[in-house]
Amino acid sequence: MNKVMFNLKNEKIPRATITRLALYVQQLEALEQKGEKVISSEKLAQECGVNPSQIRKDLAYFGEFGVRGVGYYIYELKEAIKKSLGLDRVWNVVLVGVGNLGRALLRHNVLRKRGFVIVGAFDCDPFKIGEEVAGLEVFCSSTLPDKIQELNAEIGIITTPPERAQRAANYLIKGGIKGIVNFAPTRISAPENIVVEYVDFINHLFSTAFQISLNQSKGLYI
Amino acid sequence: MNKVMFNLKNEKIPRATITRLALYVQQLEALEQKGEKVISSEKLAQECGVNPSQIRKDLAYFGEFGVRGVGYYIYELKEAIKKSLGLDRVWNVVLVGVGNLGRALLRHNVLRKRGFVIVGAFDCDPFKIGEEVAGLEVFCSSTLPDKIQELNAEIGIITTPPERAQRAANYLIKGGIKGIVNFAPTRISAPENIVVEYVDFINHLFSTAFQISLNQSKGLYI
DNA sequence: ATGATAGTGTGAAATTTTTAACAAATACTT
DNA sequence: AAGTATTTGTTAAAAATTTCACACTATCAT
Ligand SMILES: NC(=O)c1ccc[n+]([C@@H]2O[C@H](COP(=O)([O-])OP(=O)(O)OC[C@H]3O[C@@H](n4cnc5c(N)ncnc54)[C@H](O)[C@@H]3O)[C@@H](O)[C@H]2O)c1
Ligand SMILES: NC(=O)c1ccc[n+]([C@@H]2O[C@H](COP(=O)([O-])OP(=O)(O)OC[C@H]3O[C@@H](n4cnc5c(N)ncnc54)[C@H](O)[C@@H]3O)[C@@H](O)[C@H]2O)c1
Repeated sequence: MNKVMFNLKNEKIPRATITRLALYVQQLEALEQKGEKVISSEKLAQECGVNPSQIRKDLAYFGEFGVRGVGYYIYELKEAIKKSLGLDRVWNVVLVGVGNLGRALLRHNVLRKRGFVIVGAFDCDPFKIGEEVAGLEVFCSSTLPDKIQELNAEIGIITTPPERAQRAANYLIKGGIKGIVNFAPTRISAPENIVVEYVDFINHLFSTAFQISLNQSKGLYI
Repeated sequence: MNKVMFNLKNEKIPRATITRLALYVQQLEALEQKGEKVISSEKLAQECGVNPSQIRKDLAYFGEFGVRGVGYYIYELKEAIKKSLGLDRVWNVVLVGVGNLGRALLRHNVLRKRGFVIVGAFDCDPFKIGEEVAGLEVFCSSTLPDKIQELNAEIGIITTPPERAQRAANYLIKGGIKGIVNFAPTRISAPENIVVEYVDFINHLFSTAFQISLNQSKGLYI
């Protein structure tokens, strides 16, 4: 289910580590904004709700970023993590499916702040083609293969209905995309060398409902 | 980081199992729509991109739903999973923060199809209060405590900016909410007996970028 | 300097999660 | 009715991940 990832020493890196690194970056940024300069794994762990050793272990995959007896310099750690993940540059992204979710993402400037710039928006609905959303003209999705090259995009986000996700993926693949983030609740097939990630929030609602049911059966709410 | 969950036999249930169960439900529904009646763990595993034993193990936490030598009856398995997770009923949900993402979720009827009905939308922006989105009037978020009771809501979705997430959470908690799904990229504090789930897609983009970088360093795209 | 305190990096231990293997149960065939 | 095919549920083994524990380094106070 999960892709296997390696660092430069060719150690396998748990998928969970990547997820946590993203969390650390966010927390580090928040700390930076508060004017903090240094933080210990203990404190950062508290902020993130994880175990301190976990943080040190996660970081150890990529190098030594801390100072013993002191902690981590916040700015430097944040940059080090980003560099380790290949986020020390801009990634051009195209988005396919300018519906409710697609629009939300297009207007979401946190992506840009993180180095992901949406450079093209595509849809197949003639009513949507030509429209302008968040400063981008919506193009016909059949032009994707050419546009991907032209825009120099490496990542494609799919926000079409599930039954159209494979078609959208095919266009992206044809255009030479390197990675796909699929928000439609369906699996897609792609050549081995193309990275495919699935985003699905429904499981968080499932999980919440389940845990509430458990709490309820324990009489936690009476 | 992850909540510990138990089944009725008081076995600990991996968080990953819950995520996969959500995936199975989705695939089973897709199969049902194709008119299929029965499926083996082998086939379902293929569809979901997981190991067949994994599926059988995941299901074993909750009971015996298959028939040896035959497989699983699709409709029955789907219902059994949903029942196991407490999804055999409707969950009333309120949403706080009617911005880009909040609107997308309000208009997203897949939630309703899965038994999560958004019964109230709240914002603090006077320009948004009174507006109608997806058939719901937007209310002032300070009225949340009362409205939660009135609407009989058990789950709250937070889609405010991160710096407002705690405030939104406080309103929800005051109203006696049982679970919170937080889309804002920040941790929130809540009493022990309130379930809190964090949704964060940025990690999927991080992960995609990282994997592409790795592939690139392996010369996979030349 | 010296000692006390704080806090990283890491190998080993503990725990969790996944995968494999197979006995038990069903259906189908002759 | 016996034999063969399948395919589950479950136990055991393997693999992966998390946590612990502590040597080692830096800083600060005296
Ligand atoms: N809205 C949400 O909050 C939300 C949440 C989670 C997941 N999702 C998933 O995201 C996807 C989009 O959801 P939505 O609510 O935005 O749906 P939507 O119907 O509002 O938008 C889908 C868009 O995709 C376009 N489209 C369809 N086929 C296409 C194709 N082949 N090429 C290009 N564009 C195409 C449609 O014209 C439409 O504009 C769905 O798969 C949904 O399940 C949505
Ligand atoms: N837009 C996306 O695609 C996207 C994706 C991932 C995560 N997020 C996260 O989701 C959250 C919302 O994103 P958005 O793009 O919709 O932002 P947005 O600014 O469009 O919407 C935020 C809404 O919250 C309201 N709000 C602010 N404080 C509030 C309070 N105390 N009570 C009630 N309402 C309040 C605002 O009035 C506004 O309507 C952010 O935290 C963002 O990081 C958004």
